[in-house]
Amino acid sequence: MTAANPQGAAPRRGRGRPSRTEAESGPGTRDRILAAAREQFSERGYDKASIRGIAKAAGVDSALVHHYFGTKDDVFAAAIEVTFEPAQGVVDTVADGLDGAGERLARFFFSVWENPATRTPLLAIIRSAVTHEAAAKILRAFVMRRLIERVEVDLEVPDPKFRAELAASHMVGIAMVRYVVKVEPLASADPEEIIALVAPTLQRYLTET
Amino acid sequence: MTAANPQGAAPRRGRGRPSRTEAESGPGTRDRILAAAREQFSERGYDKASIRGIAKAAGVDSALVHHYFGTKDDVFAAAIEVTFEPAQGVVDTVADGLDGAGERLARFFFSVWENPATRTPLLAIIRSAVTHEAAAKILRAFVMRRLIERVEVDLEVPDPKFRAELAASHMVGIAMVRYVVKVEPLASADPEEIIALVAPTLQRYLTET
DNA sequence: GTCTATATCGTGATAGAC
DNA sequence: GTCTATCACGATATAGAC
Repeated sequence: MTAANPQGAAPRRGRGRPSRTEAESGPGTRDRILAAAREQFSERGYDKASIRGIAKAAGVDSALVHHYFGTKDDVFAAAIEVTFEPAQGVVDTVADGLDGAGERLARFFFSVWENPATRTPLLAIIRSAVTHEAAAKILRAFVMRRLIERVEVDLEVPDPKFRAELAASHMVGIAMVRYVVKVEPLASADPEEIIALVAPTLQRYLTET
Repeated sequence: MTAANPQGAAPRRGRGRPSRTEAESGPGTRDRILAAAREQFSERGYDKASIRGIAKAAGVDSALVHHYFGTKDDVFAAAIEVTFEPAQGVVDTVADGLDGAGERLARFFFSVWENPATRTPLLAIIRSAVTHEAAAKILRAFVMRRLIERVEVDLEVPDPKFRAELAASHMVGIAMVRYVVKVEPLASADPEEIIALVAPTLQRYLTET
């Protein structure tokens, strides 16, 4: 059922001869696998996501997944790799001055989480971190280095690390309730309404003594 | 290390004739299994925790776990059952008046999470909810009925449900960061220090317009 | 580059001996 | 009441055919 006959072959998924049109065997399949892995990990978490499931979603054989990426841990690492770029936005949040930093931080949070391309790997991390130590380490590093350390140096409060982490914990909570577990009414609320209420909280953590 | 037989017999685990000394076969083992299940689910989450692992931790055979509780889902339900009691504290939080409700809520949160007996089943729920739909449903019900609905009726703000859930989301986030993923410095901070900063936030969500 | 076949293991669950 | 034995399944991972 997989392959590839020059005649009127079955109208299935990625058929044989993947020369240049449909699947473009080389980097094309690699990216399809990667995208499938990201989606599987984000929806099911590390443990429940399987190599076979990823392979099926990508329309390839499971052995091919191993061939490209190695072990399951390697696949996971590759799937969430992109995530470590966009945290630059946090820097600007505070570097632009403490006035309105709470609102800028809240807006940055939603710009990341409302965009499927950046939300998917974050979901994969948060869904995996609660049980998979490797993912937990990544989440810790994310909260610490990408949020806390970028912010703390510019804060003019006692114990800035602690303040920054409280702000981060609130955002983690919103991510859990809105995007992971999906509790209403927050899950369907307009981001602007949330920003209006959360921004002052973040602002207070970052600046108010 | 478990045992207790009159002779010097083999130093294994629960051997035959479990009459009355060591394990007290009947309700004794049942409770040991339940305690082991709670611990396994709380540490590993639903998917990673196994019936065999629970049985081994309880010092019994895996078939016995099924014999007492049925399917894995049934075991999970039994393990977290206790959790649905202590939410009465939330009622008092707000029923005692809106003055200081934020601080009372924060203190109630830590009284539950700092106590291992109440923390363990909550960890089991939160660790399982991100991937296991049955647990997610329980968490949703917990946030909704035990927190939001108890509080909203007494709030004097527009959209009280939304306010209550924002407060709840912050507490979920603190639970994640402090107890589940364990990010420093929050994971080791003195609860009083956290209360001092978080209580005003909760108060603002519950009352301030 | 892609898939077939398989080795090896752990899982949930059940039947039934004692 | 407790454990032995087993079924049926799905997992990761590898070797190797084509």
